[in-house]
Amino acid sequence: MKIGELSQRTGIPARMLRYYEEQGLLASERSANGYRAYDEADVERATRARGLVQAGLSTRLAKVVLDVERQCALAQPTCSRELAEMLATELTALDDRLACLTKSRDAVARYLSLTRNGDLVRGPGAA
Amino acid sequence: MKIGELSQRTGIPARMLRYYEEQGLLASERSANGYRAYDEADVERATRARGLVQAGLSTRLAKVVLDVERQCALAQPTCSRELAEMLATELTALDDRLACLTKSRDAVARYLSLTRNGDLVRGPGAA
DNA sequence: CTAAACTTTGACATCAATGTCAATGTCAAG
DNA sequence: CTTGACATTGACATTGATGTCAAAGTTTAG
Repeated sequence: MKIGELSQRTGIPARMLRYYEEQGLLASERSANGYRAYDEADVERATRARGLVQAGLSTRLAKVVLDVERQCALAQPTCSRELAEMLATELTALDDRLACLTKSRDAVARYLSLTRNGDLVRGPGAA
Repeated sequence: MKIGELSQRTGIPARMLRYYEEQGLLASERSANGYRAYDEADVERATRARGLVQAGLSTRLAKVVLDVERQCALAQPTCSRELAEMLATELTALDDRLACLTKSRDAVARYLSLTRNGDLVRGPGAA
């Protein structure tokens, strides 16, 4: 599919898809005419890239994380101790973020319940 | 305590503490000399404000969330249906973020294990 | 008292993410 | 072939979070 369709299906502005590509978060083939060509899997890839950036990761870090995710699929991934230490640091940062967001998420859900608007809450997550 | 101490104890630049105050995320008393005066509880408040902002919430939204958290402590909080609907929307956005971050967190942890750097992983969260 | 360290406010700079526009090329429909 | 919708690149503007600096008052150590 072309960039316009991917944009519609993901809700991500085409401008951002190109930007993410420029930052190495998202790859794309090129058709003979120079148009970017995406496949089904790119819908999720783009969505994840966007999700990480919206979760406060810099595009630089998001790229590292996405690369790691891909590597996880490989049989025996390897990495330098240095990279491992960097990842370990980021891992605790991710845990901090998760703890913080979870707390707020629960507070918002509780608030909606307390204010008799619990019917608006239906997603996942603890009550 | 004064802003310098709060800054050191939270690791948040004084500049940001003032900024968060300006944006309504953090309140402060004023001593006779005009200096901001914080108490113990502000250490956590400031930390949470920063955490939310680093988790990708705008200061505008972070303020709303923090306000909601405080209201949760009240006996019978009330709110307009309109606000409730906005919060419900943000709630799903928070859940999306959580899902996205959790996925990456787990991928990074798994990667560290696979690369025989599992010893660097020690925080919370699923393996 | 004095100098160093801290605080206040306010202005200005920076950086990353994002929006917007322009000039140009491609493609599909009529 | 022509028109309209879509793509490409590149430039420029905006916005929010931060850094940095300056001028001026305050506090504290010596």
